Amino acid sequence: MNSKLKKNNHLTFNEHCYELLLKIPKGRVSTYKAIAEALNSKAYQAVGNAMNSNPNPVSVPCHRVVNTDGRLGGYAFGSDRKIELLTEEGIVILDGKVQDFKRVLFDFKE
DNA sequence: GGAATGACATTTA
DNA sequence: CTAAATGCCATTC
Repeated sequence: MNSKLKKNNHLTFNEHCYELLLKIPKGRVSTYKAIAEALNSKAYQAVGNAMNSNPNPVSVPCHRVVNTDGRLGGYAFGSDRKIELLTEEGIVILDGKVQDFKRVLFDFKE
């Protein structure tokens, strides 16, 4: 923690990620890369790390975030739980990978 | 202030 | 295509 060069951001990186996650409509998913890029950063891993803390597991649909390759990646509650949730939302998961990944992928630019 | 960690990404073999 | 190695960034210990 930089006590001197600390930014004036009241919201941490993870807070910004949540904002974007809330923008993701049901039945769609996003990638860590897209989120990081949307924040004008390349903290791909930092984004996932923010979810790892999982401060609000229900307020934020963290289960709608997957890897750029279309893989699920992981989930604090368990990968199986993530698959269940995504499947319930209408997303097809096969062998731990999202089918029609680019179709369900949500663009923050929209 | 510094080292360690992680739900990643990209490149190379 | 699969697997391993390297890099990257923010947060936490």
